[in-house]
Amino acid sequence: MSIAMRPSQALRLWQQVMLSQVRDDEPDLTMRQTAILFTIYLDPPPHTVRGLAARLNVTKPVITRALDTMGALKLVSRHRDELDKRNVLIKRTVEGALFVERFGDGIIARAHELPI
Amino acid sequence: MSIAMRPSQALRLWQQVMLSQVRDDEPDLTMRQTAILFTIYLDPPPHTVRGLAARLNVTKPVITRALDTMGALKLVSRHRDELDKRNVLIKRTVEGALFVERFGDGIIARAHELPI
DNA sequence: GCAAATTGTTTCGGTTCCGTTTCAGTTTAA
DNA sequence: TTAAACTGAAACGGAACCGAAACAATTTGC
Repeated sequence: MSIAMRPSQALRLWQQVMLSQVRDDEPDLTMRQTAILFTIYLDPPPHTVRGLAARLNVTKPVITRALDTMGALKLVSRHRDELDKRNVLIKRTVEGALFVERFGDGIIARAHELPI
Repeated sequence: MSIAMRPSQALRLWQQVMLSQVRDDEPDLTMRQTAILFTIYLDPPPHTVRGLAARLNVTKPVITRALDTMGALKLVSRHRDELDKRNVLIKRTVEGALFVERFGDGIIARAHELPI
């Protein structure tokens, strides 16, 4: 079942979620970092630098740097692939799962607050 | 009527919209820029630097710089308030209205593509 | 009239991100 | 075995952003 929503509602929802993210004193992720994080947590593993770069249509260093940043925030972790040691497998973390879960709850909460 | 949506659907929708934004070769706006742009286009005018800074809980230079960037992209415009010449009034543009409208349509399109 | 307050901008030093290029380590294939 | 291909990371210069402070222009209040 698809979600029933008009453009004006969609935009208002987007604004409210953006505002709540910005107002938080937590450092906001960039658009790219968010796309990477959500892909790691929503798409089935395994996730590699190369695979994420292809999925987002960006260069590999973009992924590497985003993983550096989000790794420091403990939102993701990296592990060398033992079967093909050229690969790095990106894994989910407890902190990252909580972050994503809270984000989803935030969307729902803003959706409920929307006017008619 | 509020929007019927489960957290997993909300997250998947967010991911898809983020991915489509990132994959576009157009320069992505930052989270703050997006929040400012949407506030200008969704909240009733007049909009001032001070007002936007208060609404987003950020400092005024953040607003000034975001307006510089989005002004160069012709997404917003600035005009000195003739009644109180200390104020700058931020106005909508045709290009900005189209951008926001397309963004809204994009959300709806991704919502329709969502799996069950 | 004139000091104080208000508004938006600029400057400062520092951080982060970008694309491109280069690199080290690993695997593949001749 | 050894050259080629592949993977992720590091190095580089440039651009954008950050918070804090200083700034010019304007209005307010005494």
